[in-house]
Amino acid sequence: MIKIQELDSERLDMAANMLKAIAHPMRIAILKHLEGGKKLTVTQIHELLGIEQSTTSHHLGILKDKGVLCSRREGKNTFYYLKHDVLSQVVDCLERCTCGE
Amino acid sequence: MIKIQELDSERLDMAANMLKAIAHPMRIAILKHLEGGKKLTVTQIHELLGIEQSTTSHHLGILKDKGVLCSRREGKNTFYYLKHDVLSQVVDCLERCTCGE
DNA sequence: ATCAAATATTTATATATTTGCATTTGTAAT
DNA sequence: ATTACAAATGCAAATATATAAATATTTGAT
Repeated sequence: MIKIQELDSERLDMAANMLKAIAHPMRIAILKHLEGGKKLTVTQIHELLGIEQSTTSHHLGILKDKGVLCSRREGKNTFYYLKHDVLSQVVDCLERCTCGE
Repeated sequence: MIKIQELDSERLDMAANMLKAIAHPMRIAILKHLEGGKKLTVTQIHELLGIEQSTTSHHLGILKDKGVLCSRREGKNTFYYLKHDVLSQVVDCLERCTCGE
């Protein structure tokens, strides 16, 4: 039998934070656009999703802060991309689970 | 005729809700206890995790409502178990991603 | 029908999240 | 230095979530 004490609670929090970062329709949509190692700028994402620039930046900030995305500045643009490409599989897996209700 | 965009956003919401349900340290801990098709009662979980009965029931209700868990009543007890066992892999995957920061 | 055990719900409070607007910061070109 | 564009930040209102205490419901046993 496994006891809660044996589950690293710091690890649990980290996983929960990562999941919480992903668990938002707009942010899932962002991840789907970044699948396969694609790199997009804030403006590109804000236009693709049709949401405010500041809102887009905020969402990207959350994803970056929780270790889901990385970013690299190139001139005036900041490109965002997946830190671990496996994470897009998480989303795919979830969508498969939401299929046969 | 249903518009594709509506379907997409409905699907996105469903996936987000499922993830949001999972994205909580206590609820991740619950999932880890249910890995491998195990079935546990509310009381067992509330004792394993050391949280209030009503809080436990509330968390289980969220997980069930969002399609993560199923439940079956047997006498006075209600057993909860994973609806899709793959979901515990999501958690494992995430924890692997939180490893090599 | 009454009682006790197991769950679920209600309620209230505290806390966190989402969003858009306005503003600010960073970068490159003129 | 000024302008222009890209991105990030501060703020505030609306909304959502977490928790626990108290209460209610369901079920089985007597």
